[in-house]
Amino acid sequence: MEIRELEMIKKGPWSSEEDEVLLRHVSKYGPREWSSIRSKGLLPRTGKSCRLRWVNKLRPNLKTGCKFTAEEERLVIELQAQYGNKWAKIATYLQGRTDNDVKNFWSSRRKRLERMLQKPPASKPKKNKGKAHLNQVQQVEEMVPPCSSNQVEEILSYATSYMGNTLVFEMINLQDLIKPNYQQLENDYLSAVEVDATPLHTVPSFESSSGYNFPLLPEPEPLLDFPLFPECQDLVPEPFDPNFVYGFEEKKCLQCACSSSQKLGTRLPTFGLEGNSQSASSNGFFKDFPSEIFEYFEHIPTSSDQ
DNA sequence: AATCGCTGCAACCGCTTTGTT
DNA sequence: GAACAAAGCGGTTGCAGCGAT
Repeated sequence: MEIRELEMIKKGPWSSEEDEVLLRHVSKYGPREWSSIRSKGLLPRTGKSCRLRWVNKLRPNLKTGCKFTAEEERLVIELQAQYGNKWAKIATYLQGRTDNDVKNFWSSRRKRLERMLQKPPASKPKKNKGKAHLNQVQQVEEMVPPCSSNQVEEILSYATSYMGNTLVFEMINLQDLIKPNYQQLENDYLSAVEVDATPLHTVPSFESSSGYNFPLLPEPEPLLDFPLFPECQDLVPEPFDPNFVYGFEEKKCLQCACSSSQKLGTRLPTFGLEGNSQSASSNGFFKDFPSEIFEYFEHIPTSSDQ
């Protein structure tokens, strides 16, 4: 008998007829009693499967089939930094998005980063041999030394704690756009926050287990000291543009008169100099990262290059 | 035209939490 | 308070679509 019941359970894609049955059940009883759908013989699906279908596809006001906006992306990044992989919680901040949506978005970004940091296997034939027009990412892949998965994990963890998820993922997005001029960006940032120039070489460093030499940094400032309210989503910095650093400037919240920097920590590095106005190192904002990350982008000329 | 690799997405699985008896 | 069922959650997998080769 139990075997027969198991055999009757259907898996796989849902048909429109099944969706109709499920919708009828929900309109009659509400989004609950999922198990009764099978026990009543309405559908050969588990209650679990029914609930998932409803939550992810049939629920009203879902944003199905439309990509995450820049604001949504930034919000996910900030909230993930605060809550970790609590996708259901994060999804509550994004109208029309499910935990599955958020989870899929995050894992795709993560994969993209891993791909950027890992060289293709040696056995893989060179696709672009003899082609003069390698795109920028392919050119970079040629230059970047191979990383182990541990190293990828380490770099990702380090980079996000160093400068925040927002900036790391912003940079990942850049590979699809134009190479930014980081010297210009850095100058823009410095002028925006009136930073004192303190040589980064004064920052102590450590060698990681996988051989990277990371600057030793203070504990990152906490993100989001209190819950971010959906009505404050407009405070999220603008989508990337060459002057993106201005996205970190303070904005006033119309709802509660607090500032955006209070609501959304940007975790720009301060090198432990936060007590000294808004100091950060002009020389070191980018250059002391593991070079594997930054070789995807335009090299920043330094005084030693000249 | 065929193949390959990447991407996004839907759905499943196993574990945990919550509610009920 | 224990036992059980239902619901919820996060990780993972499989697949279709698409662009590049």
